[in-house]
Amino acid sequence: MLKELQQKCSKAGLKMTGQRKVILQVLEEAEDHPSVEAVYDRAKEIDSSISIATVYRTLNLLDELDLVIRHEFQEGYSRYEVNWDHHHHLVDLETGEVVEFQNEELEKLKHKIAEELGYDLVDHRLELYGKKIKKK
Amino acid sequence: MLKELQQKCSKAGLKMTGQRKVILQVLEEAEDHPSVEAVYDRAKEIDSSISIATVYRTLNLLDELDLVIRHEFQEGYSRYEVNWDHHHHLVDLETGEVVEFQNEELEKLKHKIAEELGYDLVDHRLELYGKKIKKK
DNA sequence: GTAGCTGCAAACTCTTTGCAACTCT
DNA sequence: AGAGTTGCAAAGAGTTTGCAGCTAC
Repeated sequence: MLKELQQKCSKAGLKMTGQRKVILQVLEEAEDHPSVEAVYDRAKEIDSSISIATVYRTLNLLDELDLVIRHEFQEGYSRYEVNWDHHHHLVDLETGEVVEFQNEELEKLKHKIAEELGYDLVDHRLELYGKKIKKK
Repeated sequence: MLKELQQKCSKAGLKMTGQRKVILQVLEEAEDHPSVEAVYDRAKEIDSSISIATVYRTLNLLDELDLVIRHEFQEGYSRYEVNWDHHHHLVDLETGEVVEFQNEELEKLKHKIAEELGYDLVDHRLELYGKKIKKK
């Protein structure tokens, strides 16, 4: 599915500069939820002339286009991931590892709750923070 | 229930200085989820000599003691509320108003999901973002 | 050709911290 | 008395922005 992000960006009217291609590639290949700094470091390995300002600007654009999701896992900075499919996160408090999950029951419940409060659900955020259960 | 926070702080070994009393009072009386700046402004109305550094330090202490909950509603800064009872938030995207709610079904579901992933749930975060349903 | 994009460095916002003075207990 | 707390100002982290030059379309 490489290049899919590029197509969406072009369609949105963004110019496909060399820097943007690199940043999009980094995001598409990421299997984690990289910080701006991490995206910057990985992008620099491909094109060392990229500046962090461009990374910030690009990520903000992608966020506005909803091509990317910005997370703030209570760390004081943002982390990003491509907005492929809808899921939630469980953060391992001991390792920082982020586990993704989906749950249909939860989706229904969210809408039901919002509706009961008199609202149309536009967006939401659910994060679980836990510790791995130790086997004996 | 005024003064309850003060008692908990004393019990935790914190000195009850004039500044802390003022900040605790502001938090107890708040019916919203004030930012640090907002707490500072309200505190200054009671004692204009309070510095924002003290507000930051006090809120961090209260957060460590779990007497207060720190929120980061994707705004780029923190907002606080006294940790009275457990609930979640629905943020009105049009007005910024924050509606609180509780839902037993949701509590159970959270634990079930974490367990299925092999985790003990330590903490979590759920926020809904919506728009008020217009009546005709 | 030109609107949009970039790198650089400076600026900005939110938050933390070193220090000397002060204050609860 | 003494450990903890404070205000101030400076520093720190993360992020944004003005500008002159560059580039995709």
